[in-house]
Amino acid sequence: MTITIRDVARRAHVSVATVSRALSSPDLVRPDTRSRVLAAATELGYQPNRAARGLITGKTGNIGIVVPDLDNPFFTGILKAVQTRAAQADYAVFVADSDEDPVAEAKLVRAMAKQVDGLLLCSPGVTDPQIVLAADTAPLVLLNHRLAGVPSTVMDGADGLRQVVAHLVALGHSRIAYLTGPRTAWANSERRRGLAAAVADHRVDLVELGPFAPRYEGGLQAADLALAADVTAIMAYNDVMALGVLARLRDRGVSVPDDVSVTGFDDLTYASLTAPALTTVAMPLATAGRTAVNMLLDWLDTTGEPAPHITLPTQIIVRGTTAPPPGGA
Amino acid sequence: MTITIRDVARRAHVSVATVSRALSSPDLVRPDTRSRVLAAATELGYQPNRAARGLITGKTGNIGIVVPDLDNPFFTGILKAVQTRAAQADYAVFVADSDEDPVAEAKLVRAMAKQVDGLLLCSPGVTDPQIVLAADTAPLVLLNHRLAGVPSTVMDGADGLRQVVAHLVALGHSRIAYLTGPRTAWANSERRRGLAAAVADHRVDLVELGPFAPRYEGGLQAADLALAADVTAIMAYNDVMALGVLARLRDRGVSVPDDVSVTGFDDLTYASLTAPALTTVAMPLATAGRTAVNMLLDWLDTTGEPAPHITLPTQIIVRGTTAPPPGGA
DNA sequence: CTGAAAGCGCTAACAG
DNA sequence: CTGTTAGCGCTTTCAG
Repeated sequence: MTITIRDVARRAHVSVATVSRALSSPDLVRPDTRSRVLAAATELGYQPNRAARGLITGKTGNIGIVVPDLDNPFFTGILKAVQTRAAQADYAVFVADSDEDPVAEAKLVRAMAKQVDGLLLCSPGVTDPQIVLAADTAPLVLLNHRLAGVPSTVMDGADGLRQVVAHLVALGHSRIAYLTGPRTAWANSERRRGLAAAVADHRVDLVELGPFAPRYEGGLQAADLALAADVTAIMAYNDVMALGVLARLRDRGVSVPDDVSVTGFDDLTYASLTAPALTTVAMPLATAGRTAVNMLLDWLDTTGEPAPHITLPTQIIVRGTTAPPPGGA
Repeated sequence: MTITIRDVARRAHVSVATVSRALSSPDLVRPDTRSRVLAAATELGYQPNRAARGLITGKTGNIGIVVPDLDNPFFTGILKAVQTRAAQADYAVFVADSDEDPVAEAKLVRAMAKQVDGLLLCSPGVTDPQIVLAADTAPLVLLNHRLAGVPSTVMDGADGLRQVVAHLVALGHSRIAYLTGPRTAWANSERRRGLAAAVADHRVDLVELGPFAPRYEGGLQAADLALAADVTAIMAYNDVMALGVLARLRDRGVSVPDDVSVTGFDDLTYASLTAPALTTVAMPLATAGRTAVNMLLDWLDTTGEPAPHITLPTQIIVRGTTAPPPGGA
């Protein structure tokens, strides 16, 4: 039923070897032979079996990406760019959603490892030893996580948060809450690093709350705690959490930004749709996805080179949820 | 480097055939032989090569899903459930984003077809002839699109829109706009069908506008047209579009729901975060994704049976963007 | 430049 | 119950 290289060979009156060459290394066959083969192939609607090819070349033409939550637009923003770039390079992409579960993650990585040429790991929660283990299984590129020896593409969250603090201080805030994300998340440590630096520079009181789940519900929970901490500004770990904060504040009759300022992180499309619109930090998701794929593809035919690292800049986007504190600046 | 079935065989002092059997049909080997093999396999960290297995069994253990836009939470909601259910059944999933381009879609389907056991098509824009063509390439299940002869899982959009009209009529609206989505989308025709029925039942004036892009920008554009049409209620094709409508109305100083009511479709998480929260129709995304995978898996080892179709119920979610029209009910 | 032949890692008859 | 053997569809030496 399914048509193979032999069918093409027969139709073009050549050997299977010639068909193979005509398709993969066109310059190894005489032009007219090649065109005869190509013609036969299209007439028959021939599609090479990638699995069979992979068996011998050791290349599958697939890459995999594991993300912690496909419901979070942050990760799908990356995924979209990854898919697009991969398709251009004629790679297919496997997705796996670990549901924020490190154990599931490790399992998924192992399962995928055999059927891909390389893996993109976009999992805040994964630990360094796990990564080292995974890197043994398949070529790996880390997204938003940095580790010596493993190539990585990261977005500069530390600087993003530094910009946020500077913005808030400029508005006159002096007591600010930071809603911490998952403690094990590399991105979270990064942001706290930026935060510590910014706080030292500006002499503001920082109240660190959490950790909270980096989701809507986490924000709901965090809002009450932040309010009790008597701050005039709340910096959430990410936009989704900030939306939860906003919703909870609205329910409690607290006005944003008049009573309290709120900031997010990620600049998700939907975050700008709140009223007032959310002040946040734009993350170059598409660039990151594209860059990570490029890096992985390069990494595949590289040996002995040191692992590349790239840091993409982030940018605060000031909108309506930040204003001077109630008492005036 | 990579360890094969032979290594396991050697270590367990059996033939490769026995190893193969111990792994795939455990009851065909004596218990103690089996445990010896299993032990050897785990000691060596053996992972069968799925491609090689697939070459002979004709099964890849992969399924593919094509969606028009990974940035739209509607599709990723489905994708998440698909991924989860597939993983449970020990299938890996390929994603492809067609970017709403029918040509790209066809290409993606063809490219994936060879390396999957079956395909989920979740593409509003694909035409029936294209589907028939695709169904020839690989076992197919349609998501939110119905076509005789091809299994499908759909969500009852017609009934959803009927519920919306009934809700609006009950509030006292008599002149309502519907913002049409892509003309070729099956879901759109379905909704228009429900709409026509509801309109006939309730004797309301229906103004059909569009088609618009089913995105935020489409809503921005549609809002002005709807306002000019002098309606008291606007039903958007989906939530994302409704968010665009809301934003544009806010910018123009039109109050929702006092001046005009707005409804969405899909019940995306982020849609409930507008102020006021969006009245919309809940779609059983997770159920649909899960069901579609189950259907595909069943369909794979089925022959001659008629193609199953399932329709999942939808439910209007009344929130804050709908109210009686300005003049009173 | 082209063909014949030897596998890639695995499973499926077919014998024992 | 287990081993031997023959491929799945393809690429890649190695000879012509």
